[in-house]
Amino acid sequence: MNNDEHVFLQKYREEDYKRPSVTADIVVFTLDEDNDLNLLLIKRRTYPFKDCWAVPGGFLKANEESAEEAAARELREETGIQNVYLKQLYTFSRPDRDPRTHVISVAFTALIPKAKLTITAGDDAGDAQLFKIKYDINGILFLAPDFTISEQNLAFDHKEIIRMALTRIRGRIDYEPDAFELLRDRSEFTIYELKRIYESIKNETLNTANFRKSFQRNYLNTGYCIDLNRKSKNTGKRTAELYAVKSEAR
Amino acid sequence: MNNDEHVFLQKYREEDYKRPSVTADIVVFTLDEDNDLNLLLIKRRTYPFKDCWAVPGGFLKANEESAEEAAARELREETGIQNVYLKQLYTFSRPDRDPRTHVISVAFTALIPKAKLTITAGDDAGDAQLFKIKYDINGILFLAPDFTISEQNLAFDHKEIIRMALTRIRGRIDYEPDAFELLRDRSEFTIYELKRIYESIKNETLNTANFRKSFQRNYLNTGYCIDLNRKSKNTGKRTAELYAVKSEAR
DNA sequence: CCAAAAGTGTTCATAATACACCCATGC
DNA sequence: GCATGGGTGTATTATGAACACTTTTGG
Repeated sequence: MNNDEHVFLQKYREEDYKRPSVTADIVVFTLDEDNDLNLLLIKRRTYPFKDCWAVPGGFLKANEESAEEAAARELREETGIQNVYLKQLYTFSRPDRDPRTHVISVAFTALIPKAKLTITAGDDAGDAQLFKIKYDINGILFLAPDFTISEQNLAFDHKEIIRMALTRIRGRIDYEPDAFELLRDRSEFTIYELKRIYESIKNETLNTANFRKSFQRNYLNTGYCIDLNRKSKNTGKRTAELYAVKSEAR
Repeated sequence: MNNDEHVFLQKYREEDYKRPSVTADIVVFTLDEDNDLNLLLIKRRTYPFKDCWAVPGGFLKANEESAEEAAARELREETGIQNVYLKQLYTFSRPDRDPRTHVISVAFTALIPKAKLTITAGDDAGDAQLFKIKYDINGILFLAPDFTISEQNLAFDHKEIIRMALTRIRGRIDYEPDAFELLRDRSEFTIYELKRIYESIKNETLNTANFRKSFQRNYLNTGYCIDLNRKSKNTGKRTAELYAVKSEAR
């Protein structure tokens, strides 16, 4: 860095530029006991959209963290969830998407096995809860055991964020190994556990023989997964062959 | 909006939150006379990275415009390019990616036919110029008629932005109709013009018969393109059948 | 007439999809 | 013993890649 540049940086005043706020929001998916796809929502304790449900997220700390780091921190603070693999989804930046001021949201998607999801509501947010995703004439509904939320009633533009996340995950599932992230145990699973994940995300029933073949081609023959040459009892009626994801690299 | 919420919004002080700056940057690709893939770069007139080359872009005006609008405006102001289809690429947000302060970049990709590219350098930026993209042991080089830039010498993290844009466009070309955006005339083109676009992006020679068949399956039979039932002279040696993109919707 | 661009047909391996059927086990 | 979850084989069709070949046209 030469001297001119040094002088310039000294003079630079941050206030010269009107800045938007930036948040990181996270769309968290998991599978419940029924193998249905679930979404994690949080009830907002503060204005704006007080008492509305929203995806977890919060303001990025400028000069301290990236959007990825902010997303990981907010998820931890609001729900207690840690060590998850976040994928950037899209950045939503309409000036009127937040009534307070211009708030730009960098949205992320996380796929988390239910076992890893011990939700503990944090300070900022209120209740954190999982909802089944149901399609309806009027759009998407989010079902809790005791009540239902319409996507129309979500805070901000979170309806669009969730819709984009669902579209993205459906589009990727057939050619990216996303499904493995939802396995209860990546180091010991059966083909049918994996099949159920695909079925939940695609929302359709798959053919057993064909699923097995494509698993062999795409994940066994490529070395992404390995056959453990062990059988697991008690999953269903018959013992099932066990497999493991080999590369921990994602 | 109830009264409580109104009072809250009144009290909200923007200064309570330290904000990052936000820019929109645009990776513009085109094809030159040799049907080589070209990238548009701009020589910076100001610090930081004065006299370095960078992709066009600039600060988003908070409370006024979205990142998409900022990208379109900056592209127009810096290069004179208008009415292009911008696709969001990724958001880069490392706190140290700009020496001034935390500057988050929402990056976009634009594919523009050369005919539409009448570059007129604007106020903010210096020269705007097209570069051939060349792969080298040391990484990617950008070739102008009279000089060469290494990706190592680009401003900010634009090396990573460009690399991601190249990866993305290569990955999408086989299953998204991106190539049509680079056609000189979407309402009158030959299969071989289209083939050359694919070859430039994939950086390999394609088989004529196979390309023709996949064009028929994916774009003629689906109704995305129509056969104009006319022949065009003078493109090469023999007259060629003309086609048109039917839907203007993208 | 001949090189280069435009266009066609045939083959082969692989992939997706459908369907019929067998095995093991808990109740 | 039979329903259910686990597992296999085979046939059909679609796709991708390779290759050999013909037609047209400007110079």
